[in-house]
Amino acid sequence: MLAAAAELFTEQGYAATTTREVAERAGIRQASIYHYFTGKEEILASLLESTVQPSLEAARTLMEAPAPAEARLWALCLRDVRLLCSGPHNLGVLYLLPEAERFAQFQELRNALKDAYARLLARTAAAATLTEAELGLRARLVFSLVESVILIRKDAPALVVEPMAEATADAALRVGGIPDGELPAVREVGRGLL
Amino acid sequence: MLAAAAELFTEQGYAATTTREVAERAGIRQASIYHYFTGKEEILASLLESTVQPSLEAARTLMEAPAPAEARLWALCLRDVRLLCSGPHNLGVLYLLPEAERFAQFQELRNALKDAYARLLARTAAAATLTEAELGLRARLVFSLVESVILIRKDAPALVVEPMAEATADAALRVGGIPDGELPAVREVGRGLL
DNA sequence: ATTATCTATAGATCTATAGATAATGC
DNA sequence: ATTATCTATAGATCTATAGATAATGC
Repeated sequence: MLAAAAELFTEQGYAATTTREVAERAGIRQASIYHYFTGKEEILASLLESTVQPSLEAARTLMEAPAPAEARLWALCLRDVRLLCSGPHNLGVLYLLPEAERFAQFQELRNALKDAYARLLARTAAAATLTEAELGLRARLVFSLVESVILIRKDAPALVVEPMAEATADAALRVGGIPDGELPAVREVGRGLL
Repeated sequence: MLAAAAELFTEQGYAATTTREVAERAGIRQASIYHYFTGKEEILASLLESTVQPSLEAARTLMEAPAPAEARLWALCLRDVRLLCSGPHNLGVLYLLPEAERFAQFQELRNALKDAYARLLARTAAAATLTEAELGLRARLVFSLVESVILIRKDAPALVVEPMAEATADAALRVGGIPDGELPAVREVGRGLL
């Protein structure tokens, strides 16, 4: 049922998908959905939360890892892109649905993830030279660069994940202001954290 | 009518917005919409195309400008972010609607814009050291970083545009592999192109 | 007994069209 | 004459509930 909804919501959107379509794809009757969910909204809530949860867990683990912030940030980006690009459907597009805004529980999880990015970035050596406002902007740019792989996957569903993930993690650090020369060392340590 | 639709489509999405709501906000009756548009789809098509058009025009102008590719790319990013962040509604979110995929005319315009980014990036000095595949990935990352300001504006609607635009253009060049030391000069020339 | 599933349907919309009326411009 | 706008509505859905029946597990 969740898999059916995932496919339809990511491809047609939430409002454009009927409970009948979800049921049909799941091989049951429309009304049977209401035995498991209180309504259509609960299905989306469940999908949103279960999609962001693994990213947040990775973030929490890496926040406590004994390693330089640069390497932890790189590892977090890599893990996140892998999660966004794995699985049969482009589940990340659920984040982009206009309806997602209404789901407070999901937004809280996503904000916690965003916060992890901001904190890791603030602890890099490059951050020391920036003002508070510049740092905030950089954090937003890093976070949204990672999320933007959702758009890339939408445009090019067949891209190979691993090179994509590494290129994105590298790009995120560049946006964060980590000098190019340090990247190989950061990657080396970052890989060890996953 | 278009302004009313813009507001509602960006905030609630396309499928979740009724023609009645659009009409009501525009101060007319639901059926009167059909005097100007063949249907709801045509309203979205019109909004999508008129939103991407100015970006594409800027790209075409800059493709012919007599200046280094780095500066032209920077200027294009800046112009694009300004367009995405100006205006009363976050019109860029229309690009993210699941329905947008169906609008072939819009997709063509957006692909032409994406192509301009790829070509400018390919002409930078930094591109010479990359393989074809790496370059393709970088181009996707640069383009989607710029588009991801749509997500940033969604999260933080009150951010001041100009610092945001400059920070994003800088970030785009960093992702593109332009060395940090060259940025001030690139910016200087880039500003002259706008 | 409890859980899962089905059929049937109430009640609420939603889009687009038909046809009438009012306003505008030559 | 033509353009703009309105009222009324056909026809098609859509969500969620009611109530019945079948399957499962103690």
